[in-house]
Amino acid sequence: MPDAADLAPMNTPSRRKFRREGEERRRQDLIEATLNSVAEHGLEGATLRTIALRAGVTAGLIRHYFPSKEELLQEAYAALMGRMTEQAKAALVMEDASPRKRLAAFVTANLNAPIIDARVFSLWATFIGRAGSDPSLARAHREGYLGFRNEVEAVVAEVLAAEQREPDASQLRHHAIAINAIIDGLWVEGCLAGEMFSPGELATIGIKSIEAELGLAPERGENQ
Amino acid sequence: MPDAADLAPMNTPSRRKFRREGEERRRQDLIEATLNSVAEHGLEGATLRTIALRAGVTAGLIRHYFPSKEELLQEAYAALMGRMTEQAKAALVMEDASPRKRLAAFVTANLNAPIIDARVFSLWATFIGRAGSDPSLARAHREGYLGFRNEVEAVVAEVLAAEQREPDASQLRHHAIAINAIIDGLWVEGCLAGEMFSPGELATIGIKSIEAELGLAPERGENQ
DNA sequence: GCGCTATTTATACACTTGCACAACAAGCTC
DNA sequence: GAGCTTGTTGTGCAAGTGTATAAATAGCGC
Repeated sequence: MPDAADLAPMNTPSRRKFRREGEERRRQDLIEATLNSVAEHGLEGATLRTIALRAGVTAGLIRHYFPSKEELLQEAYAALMGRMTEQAKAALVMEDASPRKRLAAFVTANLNAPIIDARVFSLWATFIGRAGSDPSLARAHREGYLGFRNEVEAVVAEVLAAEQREPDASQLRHHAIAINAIIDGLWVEGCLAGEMFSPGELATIGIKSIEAELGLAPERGENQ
Repeated sequence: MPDAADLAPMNTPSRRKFRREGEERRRQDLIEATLNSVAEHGLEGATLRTIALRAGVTAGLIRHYFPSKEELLQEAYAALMGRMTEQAKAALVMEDASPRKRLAAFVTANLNAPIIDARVFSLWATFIGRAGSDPSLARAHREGYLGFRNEVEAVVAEVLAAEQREPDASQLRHHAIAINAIIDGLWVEGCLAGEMFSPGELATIGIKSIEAELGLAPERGENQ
């Protein structure tokens, strides 16, 4: 449908006003608009025009910052993964706490907002669904996954060391895989049906389950 | 590009030969072609023409069986979910075995082919990614998930009863949630990076982890 | 204020998409 | 084999797609 300019046959140049933003800002905005579009309507609904509309610009501008739509999508996915892993690891930097407390904090952080989030899950699922046919996506995922699992393995080693236990490499790996699965599985459940769980319930379940996996005696008295 | 008919200016009627298949067969073929298309190129790549080509028919025929593309996709998703839950539950019907063996068989079945499968995972992720914005998809998922979890909870109750333990409803629910997460998490890991694990390794990890979760003493002598 | 440049808009284009519909023929009944 | 039903094809169409490119203008250095 033509816009109102057609109805004013006068001398309307009527070109859209615009502002020049910084390059980094524009790229960021476009990536954010892309992620929002994908989260809401899937990859199919993320058209250049939709994305541009969300970012408050016209479609043509996208090509000025990204050589093709494919590049924009890849950068958006990279940004998403970066944010996810960054948040996930952030809970591990409590230098002073005991290994066990750090592990618990890690689990708690990963099983509450903002990591438990329907929008982020939708994005993850949408992109990861193409990992089977897109090798670059598959590699990006595997790197992120291994990095995550290595973090887990490191903390687990610390926790067990503090308990005077000396697992071999194979046992350590198995623990890390299992704990990673527990966190991932609870994350999926929480994202897909968050209202089925009371606040903090998933974290409680996760911590207990992981303690059982590691053969740790339950902590007493701490919090309820 | 026009087809070869243009190059033969004779009397070529040259209409494509076809066979009339049964209705159920055609619907099944179209659904299968849809799932294959989605698995390979995502929802965006699943166009009517692509699907028809895969099914060996022309695009127009699809409308004869499905009122719209949306309906076809919904039926395809329903078929996928049905197959998945059916396979997952199939391992539970060993009437005679002990509860613990049934649980182990259930876990083993869910962490090996054909349930661990990159194509199925790709499909699951692609569809579930839209659960956030499509309420009918979300409901379909939740029903499947709860059904699965209830199955788990029932077996867990049997296992614990056989050990003379009497968990209350809350403990039972927590166990079911955790075990479900373990299976789901390992399933995701296996589908996305199956070659990182030796055959049967995921099942071994899952069984051990679940036994730890339930506080069961490890079985001895059975298999390694 | 005055250019200049690069950001931004707007338009064009070739192509694809889902859907509609008319023409056709496969396979049944007689 | 004739006739009919309907499954199937082929074509058309309006809307939307990504990309290319020309035209405009915002905001900088001067």
